Amino acid sequence: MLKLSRLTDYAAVVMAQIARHPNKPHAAAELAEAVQLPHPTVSKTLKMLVKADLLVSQRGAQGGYQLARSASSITAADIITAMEGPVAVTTCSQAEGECELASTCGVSDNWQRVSMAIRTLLESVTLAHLAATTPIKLPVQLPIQSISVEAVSA
Amino acid sequence: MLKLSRLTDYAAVVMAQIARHPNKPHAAAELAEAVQLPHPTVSKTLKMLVKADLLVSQRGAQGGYQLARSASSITAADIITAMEGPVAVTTCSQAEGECELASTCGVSDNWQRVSMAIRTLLESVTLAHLAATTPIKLPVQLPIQSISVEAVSA
DNA sequence: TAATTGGGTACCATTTTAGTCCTGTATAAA
DNA sequence: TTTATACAGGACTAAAATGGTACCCAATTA
Repeated sequence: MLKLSRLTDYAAVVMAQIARHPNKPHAAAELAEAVQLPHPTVSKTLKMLVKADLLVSQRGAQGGYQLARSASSITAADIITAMEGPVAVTTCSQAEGECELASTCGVSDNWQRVSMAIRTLLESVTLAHLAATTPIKLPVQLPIQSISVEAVSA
Repeated sequence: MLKLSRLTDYAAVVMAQIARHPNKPHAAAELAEAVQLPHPTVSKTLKMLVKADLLVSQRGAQGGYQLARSASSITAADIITAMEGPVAVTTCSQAEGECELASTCGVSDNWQRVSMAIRTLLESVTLAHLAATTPIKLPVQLPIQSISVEAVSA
């Protein structure tokens, strides 16, 4: 599935909600109501987003959460990283040299490249895109430049 | 992390190993030895790949597993789908209309587009690419076409 | 017919994830 | 200054997914 965790999903929804009404702090309770999710869970999500510097918080009455910067400078990759850590398809594409099977593996280099391409893609999608009702237009993939595969199929 | 499951990772490694020595059946035990993973686990992985029609198997003495088709016509997306089901970033981007929060969500459409873009990317990476020692060259991402985000930041 | 090799299933241990709760602290308004 | 509001941090529990193993059956070939 290559799926995002549920909390990451919530984070995106909540961030989008805030992005649609900037310049005003949003209390956790208000956001929970708006997106129809349990308050404690939304609260936990918000705390993680603050820790990752995607939101800023204001305590006390009339306090709440606001975007730390503009919606167009926050990316999907930022949100995913905040909730789940660095975007990496395989464990070995996250931390180099920590896989003792590297010698017999033979695919790690290429998985790293795939990871990087996905990361680039996710960095090109901003919160502004996600929050917009207008569908985003993602780039059509260019075909992979052909490489020598003769050594493989021979 | 957006990580693949460990079994998917194994599947890629095993598939690559077979791809490097086609035209000859590979017994599970032999593959397990080659990639340095426990036999039962490799065996389980192989069975799943057969079920997904990526490998064909031959029982009996001198039997084993071979690619069901050429390495260049098997994609990373195929392998991931075989092990984890359809590539989808969110649950709602997999099956339409099964999320009761859709009305308050507001980002599902755009996640679906992101999912699709990742799927396209993974479909452009073949087993031949993964198995090759030559690094694959993934396309440079084109910048996203600008869309109206005024409605968001206003 | 015996040895080899995959097929299917069920099971268990572990890890990860999700969700909740509690106590503390900062802020603003009355 | 007091009080209500709202975030901060961490501990804890329940549930689910994952990974790994074992067992017995079926097919094939020498």
